[in-house]
Amino acid sequence: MTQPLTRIQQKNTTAILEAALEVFSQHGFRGATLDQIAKAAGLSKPNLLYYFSSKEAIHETLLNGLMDTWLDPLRTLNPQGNPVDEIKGYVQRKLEMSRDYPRQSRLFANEILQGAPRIHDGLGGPLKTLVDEKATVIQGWIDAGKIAPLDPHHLIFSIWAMTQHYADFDVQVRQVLGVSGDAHFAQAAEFLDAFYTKSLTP
Amino acid sequence: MTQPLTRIQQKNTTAILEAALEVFSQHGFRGATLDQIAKAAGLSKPNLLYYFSSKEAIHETLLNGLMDTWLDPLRTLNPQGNPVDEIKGYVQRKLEMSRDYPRQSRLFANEILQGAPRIHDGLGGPLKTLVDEKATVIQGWIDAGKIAPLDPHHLIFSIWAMTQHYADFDVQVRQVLGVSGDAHFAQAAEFLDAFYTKSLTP
Amino acid sequence: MTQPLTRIQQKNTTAILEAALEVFSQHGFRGATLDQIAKAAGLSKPNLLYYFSSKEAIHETLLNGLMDTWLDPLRTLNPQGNPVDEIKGYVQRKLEMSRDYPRQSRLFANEILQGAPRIHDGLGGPLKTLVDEKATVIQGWIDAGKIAPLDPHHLIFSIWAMTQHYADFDVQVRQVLGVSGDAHFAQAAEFLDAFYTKSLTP
Amino acid sequence: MTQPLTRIQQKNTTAILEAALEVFSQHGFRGATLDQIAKAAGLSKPNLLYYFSSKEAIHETLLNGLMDTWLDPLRTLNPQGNPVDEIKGYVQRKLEMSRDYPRQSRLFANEILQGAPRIHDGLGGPLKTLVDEKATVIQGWIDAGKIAPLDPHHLIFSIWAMTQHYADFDVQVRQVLGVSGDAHFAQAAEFLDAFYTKSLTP
DNA sequence: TATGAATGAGAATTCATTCAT
DNA sequence: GATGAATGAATTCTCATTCAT
Repeated sequence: MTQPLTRIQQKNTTAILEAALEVFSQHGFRGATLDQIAKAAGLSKPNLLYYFSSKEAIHETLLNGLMDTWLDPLRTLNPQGNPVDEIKGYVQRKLEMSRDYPRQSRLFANEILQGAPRIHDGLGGPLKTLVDEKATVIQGWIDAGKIAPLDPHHLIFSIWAMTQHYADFDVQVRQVLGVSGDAHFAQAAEFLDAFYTKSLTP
Repeated sequence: MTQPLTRIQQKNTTAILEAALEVFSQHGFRGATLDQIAKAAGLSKPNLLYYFSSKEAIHETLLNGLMDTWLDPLRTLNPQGNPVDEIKGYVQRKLEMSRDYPRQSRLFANEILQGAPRIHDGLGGPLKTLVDEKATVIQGWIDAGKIAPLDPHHLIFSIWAMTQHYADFDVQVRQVLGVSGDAHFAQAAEFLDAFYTKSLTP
Repeated sequence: MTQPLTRIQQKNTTAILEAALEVFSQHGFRGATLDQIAKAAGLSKPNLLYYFSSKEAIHETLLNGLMDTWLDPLRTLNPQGNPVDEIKGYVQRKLEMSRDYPRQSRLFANEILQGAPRIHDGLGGPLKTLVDEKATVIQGWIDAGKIAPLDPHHLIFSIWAMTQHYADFDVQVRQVLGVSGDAHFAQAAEFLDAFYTKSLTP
Repeated sequence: MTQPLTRIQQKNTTAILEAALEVFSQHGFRGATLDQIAKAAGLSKPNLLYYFSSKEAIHETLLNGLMDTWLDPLRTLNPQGNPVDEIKGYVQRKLEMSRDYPRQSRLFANEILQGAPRIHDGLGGPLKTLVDEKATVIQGWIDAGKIAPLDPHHLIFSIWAMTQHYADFDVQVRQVLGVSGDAHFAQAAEFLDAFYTKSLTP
């Protein structure tokens, strides 16, 4: 029986996950140390391990919690909606996530980059299932002549790639554009809107 | 005065860099160990450090050597060529690099993801210069009505994002598509061609 | 002034000692952890330390309580009884203890093996006194020609060694005999009876 | 291909095993620390791990090396020899081992006491085989009326128990006898000789 | 009494790097 | 050039014990 978390447990667990997100997303799993996380969470190292049994466990908790949230925007793609608008809406939601939750994006990217040793199965299972389902929807739209004929799977990849790029390659984007705030996200939004409008309209 | 490298030096240096590319690209800088690299290179650890003064030095050499090669495709974008074809050609060349040199792509992605601590300046300098220059070319094409009006910088980002995605997120792509060879790269090529044809044609 | 123990104190103290016996006898002092003991006793770790001030204290209590019980069979050696029967009776009682209280035997063996750091003095004091006393009795029997002339001290050692062997080396005995229950104790009893009958009878 | 050990390797490996024997036999596996072993071997802790991959590996090497030596005396039991002399010879050889190699005896005892987690299989295999073989020999002697009828397996156990007792329970023996040198081993030898002479002679 | 929370002092192991030959 | 040997500085994790309630 899982006990309900006490106030303190709640607070510390949250602090640890927040700290871990910060550290793991920046240094990767191996690059992160419990010292860094403990410091960022304002706890002692052993106290950290009182809440999570190992470094690995923290990472895993983070990744598990992430997967769902990460796929939410795709889930909301509505088969009954206006096809072009639906897709463009998805693009914008994903872009907002890159702007608002860049660390989550990088945590995920780090994991995939290293071969997804810890979530490999999840990719082939739940993720594939969801993507296949939505790809079928898109294919339906194509067959109905409502959007241009583009491979649905690769279309989805393109959305992931382009939106997550603004989180994962943030430093590069900023250096090349020579900007520092979040203003360029508006440009990106405009660009992507125009881009997908043009390429999807039959 | 730098001595010319002997045959054996040449051979070992190459072996080390090849091994380091393999290891760094898979595990990241911190995740990689000299032991792994030495083993992959067929050398002893001390011998490795005879050729490169430190782990850091190997990594740096790798990144430096990479930057140039990595930008070559963009450099060949020809202001005098047919705009749509030039851009589509660039896309294909980049995609081929993702297929043929995925480890280089991942090495680079790892570095950027972690905030580019080792090549930060390079991004704002040579890279920005080149991108700005090519963005101007593209803007010229837009102003001349030869391609659709899309923000040139973000257009370039889109190309990087979409093509490198096939290298950096390789595991995910394969799991979602349920494939194992390189066949999906042909699909990607076709998708990207259609995608950019549609969005760029005025 | 020591308060009489309440019902609950009595119960918990007993549970702790029982749990500690289980754990210490199997893993030794260093190998045992308070976590294991607490879990086995069904108490929380701090609560454990409410009853015993330290890990050491539990161990000590256990050893002290053991010493007395352990020597009881020897104490009952009756100078007025039939010599051979007395000794054989002692052997059987010790063997029964090995069968019925193997954990106690192992706890003791662990302690002695490691140099008896915690009961060293007890060995030279009360134990030596008792053994010397009984050795005198045996020597009396020998001098009276009632049993064969065998060094009394070593005779006692032999009894300890042979009977405790069935508890302390239990795993080995079982593996060699290829048995699992307690049936071999009957064989051992028979063997020892024959063995001592033969060697003691003048 | 196993390389032949260099002089230094030979020296350090030996020093480590000697140190480990000292420490493990006194404190048991869990109670021993690499620090203690390293100090006793005159090496740094990491250097220790340069020769053996883990604490466990040192322990295992020690136990494996021990098993053979430990059973040698039993192997030399000669079916063609004089039965009583053969057994008494075996007893004396075992007793000498307890005197000369008490640490090995205690290392072994520690392992068995804790359930033989690391050599469990060895007990049921090679050991059982050898014991069964020798038990058959002894049974043959009994059937031929050359020695008294005593269960051969338990007879062997008795020899192990009694001789090893002088190594494993050394502290206790010394405290009870009030001795410090090795003089009491002569008494033990005499006692055991008389003891087995009496009990074995038909 | 009882327990959730916290921690300092280890303990094993890893790893980049240096040393000696 | 090459490598066996060695190590200091981490790094993860354990554990007896204490604190606060």
